[in-house]
Amino acid sequence: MDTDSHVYLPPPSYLYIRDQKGLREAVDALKGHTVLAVDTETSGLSPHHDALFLVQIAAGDLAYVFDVRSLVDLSPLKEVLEDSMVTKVLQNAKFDYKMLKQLAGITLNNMFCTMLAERVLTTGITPRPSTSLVALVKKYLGVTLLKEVRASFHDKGAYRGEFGDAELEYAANDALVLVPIAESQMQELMDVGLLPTATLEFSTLPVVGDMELTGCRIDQKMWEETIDKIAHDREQASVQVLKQMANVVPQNSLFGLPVVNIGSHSQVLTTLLKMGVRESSGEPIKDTSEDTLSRVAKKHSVCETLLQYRALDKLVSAYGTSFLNKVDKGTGRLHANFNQLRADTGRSSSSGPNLQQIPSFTYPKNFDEYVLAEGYKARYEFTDDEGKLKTVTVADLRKCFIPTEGYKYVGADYSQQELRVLADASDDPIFMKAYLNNEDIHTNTAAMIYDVAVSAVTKSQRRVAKTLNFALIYGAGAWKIAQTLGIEEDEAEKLIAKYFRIYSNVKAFMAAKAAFAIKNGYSLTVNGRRRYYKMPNPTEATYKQDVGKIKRQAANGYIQGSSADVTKLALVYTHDFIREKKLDSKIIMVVHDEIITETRADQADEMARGLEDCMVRGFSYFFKKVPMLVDASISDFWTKD
DNA sequence: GGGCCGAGCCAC
DNA sequence: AAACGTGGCTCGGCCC
Repeated sequence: MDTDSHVYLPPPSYLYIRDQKGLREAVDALKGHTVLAVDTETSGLSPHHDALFLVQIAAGDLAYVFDVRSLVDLSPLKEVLEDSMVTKVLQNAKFDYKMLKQLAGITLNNMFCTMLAERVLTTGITPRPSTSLVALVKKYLGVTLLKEVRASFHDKGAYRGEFGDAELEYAANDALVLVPIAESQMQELMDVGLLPTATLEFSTLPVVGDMELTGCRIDQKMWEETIDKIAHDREQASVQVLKQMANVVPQNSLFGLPVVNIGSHSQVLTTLLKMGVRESSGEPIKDTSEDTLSRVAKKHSVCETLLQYRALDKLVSAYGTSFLNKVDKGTGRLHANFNQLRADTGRSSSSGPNLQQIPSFTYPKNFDEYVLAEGYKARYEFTDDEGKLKTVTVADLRKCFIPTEGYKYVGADYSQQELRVLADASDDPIFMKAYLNNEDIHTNTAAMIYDVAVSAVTKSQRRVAKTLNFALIYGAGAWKIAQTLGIEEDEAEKLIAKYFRIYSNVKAFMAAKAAFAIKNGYSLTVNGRRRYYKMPNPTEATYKQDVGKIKRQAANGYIQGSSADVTKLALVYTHDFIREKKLDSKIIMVVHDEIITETRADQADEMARGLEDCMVRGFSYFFKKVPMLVDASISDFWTKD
């Protein structure tokens, strides 16, 4: 039995505009409206390779469907679409923003994105509610958009013929439904205090759109050479691993190497167990994770080699051919996606490829300990612990990200963004004093934990303090701290106790955030951003774990989420700065606490000062007590500092 | 052969 | 008894 009764949208009122005269009249009719819905229909998803077919603009109950293919000059549309007094309502506004900017030279402003608004309203709800137009129409208007007709429209590919009535009607409806949805969302946003969050997201939207349009340039030759070298070393590591396994597994007669897939965790585990790999306790190992293998690597050298292989394999598989294939053939640049509100904390994410996870280490990982890197890659000689002379390949993929000739990367990251957020928000006098006096926070922490003078803090004491500072904002317990530092659990317990005796306000702050979330079912950031939690059932066996997890998420959520608020505001300030100063500069990347621009060389200094100022202001807007440090760098490639 | 998922590992 | 937050990508292994 079909219990799903649908109410469908009535046929829309719309005007199909195919000539300049019609366009002129339509624009004049649209003037005076303070809210317009906007949608586009295109031949595909790429602003660099696909075509714009239709632009739909709805005012009240009437939609105008502009057939871009038969309009020579779209500039009259700017009179309404670029008018900052007019609110433009769009679903997934970033898409239309990019298409209109790239293919029609129209730069939308003052946007209300129904998709982002929905995400803001429902962050954390499980399962994650759909933010598709179909879902929103159903939720807010109680009616069903016919997917089939919409799909037929979008499946036209490089369609150049006439659009049928059904297609035009649905194109019109896609715009007509938006304002009523936005009005409902607006009411909800105001009711729950989420308007500042939505506003910040809407302001960030064109920044992210421009970033995606711009993309970034890769030195492909350098990249390939780097990967080739790593692949060569990977093969050597793989042969070495297989040789070490040769005694316990069947061998391939031709090469005398074992028949085991080194990439298969289950096969590797089985093999290692056959080889007698044990924990120091004598227990057989349970998995082949990095943690496990590094624990037993001293005793079982095959594990050491395997770890080397893994690191190399990760680099080759994730950053080899598949990565370079993502460079756009037309623009010659890498146009990654940035999802500005993917994480439930409010953080952005990146995909296709993920530019927020490009390795930041030189290969081999401990290279910095031996040589100060000079150039992007080379073979270097060094002396190992036993005094033997060895050669290593040095690779740094970030250095393959390069600006166009005549341009520089001007980039900056926040100095300890999350810890400063914590210091300010917790009002912890000790924590804040360290930052106010511009002291090294980790050294300071170490001095107090070990009861020694700041000048007497050893490297290892500072390392412990640094671990504590970071681990505790994630809510790590004694067990995890002990694991990380390689110490006994009771010792870790003492360190944590001492830490929270010193930073007592931090402890109280974290506890308060946790308690708030358990009481209210959501946590908040400094900008009022919400993250909802599924409240655990007290009768469930996992109740205690679930509550513990929410407490950690809520405390961390404030810190991570507020940091995301800070970075987004900084992005908006920076975007505005570039526009106001009319600089030849583009924001090309954001990696949580880092912003990188590609700037014409002669303007790099001005951009650097401006970027620092924008980022500091982004932080200080929310956090007034603790000072922020931002030190911009100007360079010919993506640097770590 | 495609979809899904967990393991493992990259980033902050 | 559990045990550190947020993501995305690739792989093997499993399913249909």
